[in-house]
Amino acid sequence: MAVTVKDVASAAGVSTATVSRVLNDNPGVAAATRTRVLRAIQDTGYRMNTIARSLKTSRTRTIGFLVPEIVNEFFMNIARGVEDALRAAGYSLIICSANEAVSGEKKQLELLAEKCVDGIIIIPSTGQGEHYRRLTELDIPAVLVDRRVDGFVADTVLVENREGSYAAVEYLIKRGTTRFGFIGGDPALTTARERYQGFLAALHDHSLEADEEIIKFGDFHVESGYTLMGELMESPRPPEHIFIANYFMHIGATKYVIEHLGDLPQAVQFASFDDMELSALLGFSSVTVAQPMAEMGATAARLLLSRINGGGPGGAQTLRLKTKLLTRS
Amino acid sequence: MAVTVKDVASAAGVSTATVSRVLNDNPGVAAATRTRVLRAIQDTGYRMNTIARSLKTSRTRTIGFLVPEIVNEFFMNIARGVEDALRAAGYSLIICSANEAVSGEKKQLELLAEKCVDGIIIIPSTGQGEHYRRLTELDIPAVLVDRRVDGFVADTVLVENREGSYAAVEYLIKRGTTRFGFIGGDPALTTARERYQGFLAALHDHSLEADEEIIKFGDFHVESGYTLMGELMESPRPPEHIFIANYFMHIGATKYVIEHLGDLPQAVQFASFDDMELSALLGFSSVTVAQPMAEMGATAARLLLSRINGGGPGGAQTLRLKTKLLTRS
DNA sequence: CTGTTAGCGCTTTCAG
DNA sequence: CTGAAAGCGCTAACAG
Repeated sequence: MAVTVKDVASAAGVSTATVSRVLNDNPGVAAATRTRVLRAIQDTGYRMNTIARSLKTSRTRTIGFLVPEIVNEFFMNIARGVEDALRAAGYSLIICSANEAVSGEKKQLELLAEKCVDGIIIIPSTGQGEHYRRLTELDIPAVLVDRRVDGFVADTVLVENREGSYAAVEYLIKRGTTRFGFIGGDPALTTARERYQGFLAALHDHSLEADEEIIKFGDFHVESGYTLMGELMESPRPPEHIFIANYFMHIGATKYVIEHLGDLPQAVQFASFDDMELSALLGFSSVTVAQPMAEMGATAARLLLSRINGGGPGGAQTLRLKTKLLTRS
Repeated sequence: MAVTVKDVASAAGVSTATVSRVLNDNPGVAAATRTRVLRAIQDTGYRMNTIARSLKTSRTRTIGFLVPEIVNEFFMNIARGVEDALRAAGYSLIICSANEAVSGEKKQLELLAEKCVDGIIIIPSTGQGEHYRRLTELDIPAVLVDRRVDGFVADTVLVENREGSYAAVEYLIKRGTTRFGFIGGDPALTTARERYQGFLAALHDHSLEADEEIIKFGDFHVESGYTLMGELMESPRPPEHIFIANYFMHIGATKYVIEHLGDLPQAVQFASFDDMELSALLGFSSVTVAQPMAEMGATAARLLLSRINGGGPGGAQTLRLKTKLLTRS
């Protein structure tokens, strides 16, 4: 078997209590004893059994991260921020995919609870959050990222979706665009709604009409972007400028354009939310709204950790991070 | 505190041992007793403390997955396969990023060992694997995916890299191409080497010369693809057809072309390894070699689980999955 | 078929 | 400043 505190203790000629104290940087251990124990730890090649510690302390130093989908550049950029911040604090991450369904979320949450994670960070899969209340029951702190949900309040990290799309649309308006198509996500998601609101507000503030004929909603996926772009292009009066509410729909729309280049009624130009590595490669793109993805993750991690360690204000707090407008020259 | 087996036991009027037996689907429990216990579990709202169980059984039903980088579509597609397969078997996944460095791998491996994971799946960050031997010391089963390393043998899941690039190059040769540029990854990685070998073999088998002037090696990243493409285009006699050894370099090369469209010496066409969602959107692409990413992950997971459960052959085994040639019409 | 009991490896009072 | 001892919640012999 592996070497335990007991072995270290006898090797150092002290009690297990003392070893434990050294292990936990507990003050009140004579310097001489401490070095002796440290040596014994070296010599025996001791490695902490965190399971045993967790059983005793009921803290696992592990955080669960529930995402709608693993294969998703946006979510994984956030994950990276979470991981970096957590690791810096000595925590590890269990990443779980909910497969974009409440049922999946429930299952994974139950699993994470069984694993006794100290806290959970969630990118909600849907707009529904009633089932997250189970976490409150189980007394597991949670932080939401990217989206807000109905039926559950918790610390939340969002970006300025409204302001972001407003800025992008306004940018184009100032350069002369007067008519915009819109390809949006599922309005059940707060992000989709907020980005739509920003779009509308920009039009309104510049005395432009929103033309419902060319305002479409889908679901934030590539296929949906493709389909809606098709609908737009086949509408009675296809728009030339189109605001697209996220990266994946942007890809889908671009795909449509590329595949129909020949028989497109006219040239198109996109403004879109999200700026990824590849955004710059997508043709027909003029402005993108970059989200601080890693920072979102890191912020969520910090929020959660402070919650776990008893810090943080009484009520739930929401942090809104700024987006950044990127224009292609 | 939470409800424990003890509570369930007294609620059902049995001993904790019996509760444990029911919990573990142990045979040899009277049907009546079993239902009584089950009811008690329901009534009390009991939830297993897996930490305690793990301490006792020294199995955590958790697997570590060490990847070079989290924000990487290829790796995450593999991760998805791993996660699905593991979940189906009742295991969870801790995903760790090594930040593409041996030092990072060491750190994370140590961490995973402390977490007492039952096994580890690794996508090696480099060609070096000496440090993986620590896992053998710690008696933690490991499976490598995608790449092989020096200094460590273990069950490994790879794809037919050689055959894959061979097929792509041959396809173009048959359509008349006689001169190929090559943009490859770091030859320290087995994947990079094998893909290069396949490239060479295809040329050789069709009596074509490899022109070293237009054969470049980099590191599988976007920037590298960009740089090497630049070198190729500025070489004395730029190639018209270029084989690119992975997705990210493909992106980089495409980026270069798009940015230099005006002053490019001639038209170019790419053949490349990997087929992602976006590959179809990258212009100048003619053939791609698709890897069965999810299947790679699932296979690795299965291999590991059978190893954990004492199955599998004596020696380490290597599985090679097939790639698929996709042509754009 | 069921209960008793002894730990798994660690932390943490409570004495000394 | 250090040690003895009591568990954390669970499982697995071993009896009965």
